[in-house]
Amino acid sequence: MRASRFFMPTLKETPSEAEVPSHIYLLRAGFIRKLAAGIYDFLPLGLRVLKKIENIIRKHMDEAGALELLLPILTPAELWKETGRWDVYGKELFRLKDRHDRDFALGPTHEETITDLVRKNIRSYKDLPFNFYQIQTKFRDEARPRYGLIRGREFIMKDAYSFDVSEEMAIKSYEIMKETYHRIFKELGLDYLMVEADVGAIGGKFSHEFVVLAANGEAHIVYCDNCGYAANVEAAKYEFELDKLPPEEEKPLEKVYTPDVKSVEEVAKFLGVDPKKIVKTLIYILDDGTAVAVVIRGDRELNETKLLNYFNALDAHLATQEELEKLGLIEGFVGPIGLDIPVYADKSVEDLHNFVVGANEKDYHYINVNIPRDFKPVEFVDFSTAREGDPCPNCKSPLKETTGLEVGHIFLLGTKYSEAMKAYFVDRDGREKPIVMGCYGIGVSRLMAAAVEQNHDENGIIWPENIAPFKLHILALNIKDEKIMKTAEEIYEKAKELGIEVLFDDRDLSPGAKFKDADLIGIPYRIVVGKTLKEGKVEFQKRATGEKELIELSKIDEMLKELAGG
RNA sequence: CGGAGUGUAGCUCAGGUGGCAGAGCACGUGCCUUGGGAGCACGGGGUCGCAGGUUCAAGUCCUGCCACUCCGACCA
Repeated sequence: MRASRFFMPTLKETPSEAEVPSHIYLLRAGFIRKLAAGIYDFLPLGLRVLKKIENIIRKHMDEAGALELLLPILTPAELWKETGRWDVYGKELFRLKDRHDRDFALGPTHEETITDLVRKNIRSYKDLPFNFYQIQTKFRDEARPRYGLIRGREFIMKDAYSFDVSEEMAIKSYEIMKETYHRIFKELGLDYLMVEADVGAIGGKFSHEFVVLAANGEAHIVYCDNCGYAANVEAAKYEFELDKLPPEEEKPLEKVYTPDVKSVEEVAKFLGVDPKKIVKTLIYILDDGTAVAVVIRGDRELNETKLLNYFNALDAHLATQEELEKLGLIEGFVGPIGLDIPVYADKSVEDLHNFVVGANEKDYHYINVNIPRDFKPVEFVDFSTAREGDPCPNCKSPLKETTGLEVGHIFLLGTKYSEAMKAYFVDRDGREKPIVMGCYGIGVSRLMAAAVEQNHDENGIIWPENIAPFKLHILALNIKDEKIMKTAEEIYEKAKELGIEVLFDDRDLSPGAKFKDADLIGIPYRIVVGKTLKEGKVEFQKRATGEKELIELSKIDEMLKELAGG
C-alpha cells in the first residue's frame, strides 16, 4: 500500500476528548474517529487490525469445532419478553419501534435469538451438540461510554453459544472453549490472566473472565503467584479462617457514650480499639423493597455482587438516611442488637469477640458485644470484597491485586434460557429435556484498545506482530531524490511479491514528519531509505526496541525473505 | 442517574468591564528545503452548539435546550 494513496489522517495534537493511551493513539494515528459518544468509525488502518483479530479468533473457533453463522442485529421484543430480559435489561437495551408500532431491540447479546433458532430446528439428542458463533456489531446504551473503544455503545463482539444434552457434556464444551480462548489470547500476543468471575445478570452456573493486564482496566482482580489462583474481586472467595483474631474471654456488654462518633475510623480512634473489632451494620434495601441488615468487620468492604447473589436479587442499595429514619434507625449508630429486621453476618464476624457495634441510639455504641449472647445472625455468609494481602483460598499465600480489561467472558449457562424459551430435545430415554447451554464472548474492538493499552510508548503504538495493520513500513525520506525513490520502489515491489504486508511512505513530506507518523502508527518493522544509500545501505529498524541495523543493498532480498517467513 | 466542567476555523486554544472574529498548527499556491512533525510570501476557511430574551449593539449578560468530557453510581 502506498501511503500517498492511503487514508491515514494522523494528528499532531491529542484531541481533548481522549484521556487514556489507547484512545489517544488510536485517534492520533488515524485508526478510529468518533461519530458520537461511544460510537466510532473504523478507518482503513483500524479495520485492518480488527480483521486480523477477527481472523485469529475465527481460526481457533473453527478448529474447536464451532460453526460460524450470522444472526440479525434487529430483534423482536417478543423474544426478550420470553426470557424476561425486555424488563430486566433496562435502559441499556436500545429499543425502537417499526412503522406498525411493534417493539424491537438492537441486540446487545444473542442468547434469545440463537436459542430461538435452535429450538425450532433441534428435536433429538442425536442432533446435539452444537457450538455456534458469530462476529458482529453489538449495541448497549451504556450509562457512561468512555475511554474510546474500551466502553462503547456500539462495538464488535465475537459471541458463541454451545448446546449440549447434559451438564456433563456442557462442561466439556465449556472446557474446550476455555482452552480455545487461551490459544486465541496467546496468539494475539497479549499479557492476560484467566480469572474466576461472577455470572452477573446473564445468569448461569459458573464463569471465567479473560483479562488483559492494563493500568486503565476497569476489572479489579486478585491473583496468587504461588498457585496460580486468580479471580475478579467480585467473585474471589474470602478465606476468613486465616484472618481471625485470637480468642478472648467474653466481657460484659456495655453501652458507652460516643458523642458524634460515627465512622469506623472515628469509633476506633475514640475508643482506642483496633478497627477489626468495630463491626459495621449496613442496611440494604433489596429490589423487592425488603430491608436486610448485614454486619461486617470494620476493616472489610462489603461486596454487593455477593450480596445480590445471596439474596437472589437483581438490585440492592444501601438505605438512604430517609429510609433509615423510616426504620427507626440513626445513621452512624446502627447496630444489630434489638433490630427487628433480619441480620446476616459476614464471615469476618464469626468467632469475633468483645467487638463494638452501634446502639441504635444517637451518640451511643455497645462495646464487648458477643455472638450469640447479644444477637443472633440468620447465617454467616461470605460478603467480603477480596483485596491484596488476603490469604489465597487455595494455598493460603497472600493474594496480589491488579487491574485489567475484561476482553473475554465465558459462562456455563445451564438451562436458564432453554427452559424459559422451551428449547427441549428428546433424550435417549424418550423424555423431553431442556438443552444445556454455555455462552462465550470476546470483545473484538475492545481487544484492539487493550492491545494498545499494553503496547505503546511516548511516541505511539507498538503493535504485536500478529495484529499489526502492516508488517513492514518503508520510508523513502526524500521522494525527489531519484536514487532513493528507485531503491525504495524496488524494495516495496519485492516485499509485495513475497506476500509481506507493506506500507510504503512515498508521500512528499519532511523526514521528521515521516518518522513521527511511523512511530505513531506502530508497524513492527521499518526500512528507511535515505542518506545511508550513499554507502549502498538502507536502515532496518524494529519499532518495539528501536534498534537500528544498516543493511547492504545486496542483502535486502535475504532479509525480506526472512521477514516473509517469520 | 447524581456531581463537576466544556462547547469559538479541520485540530489545540485565546478572546477582562457588551462595541470590526483571533493565534499556532493543518489546508491551497509559489519559492526554498529533505535524517526526527523545516523556512518565507500570499491566500481560502466561521450558523462563536441551538432557541429565545435584555440592549442602539451579544462570542461576551439572562433563560431554556442540546452535545461532549471528567468523577461517582451502573455495567454479558
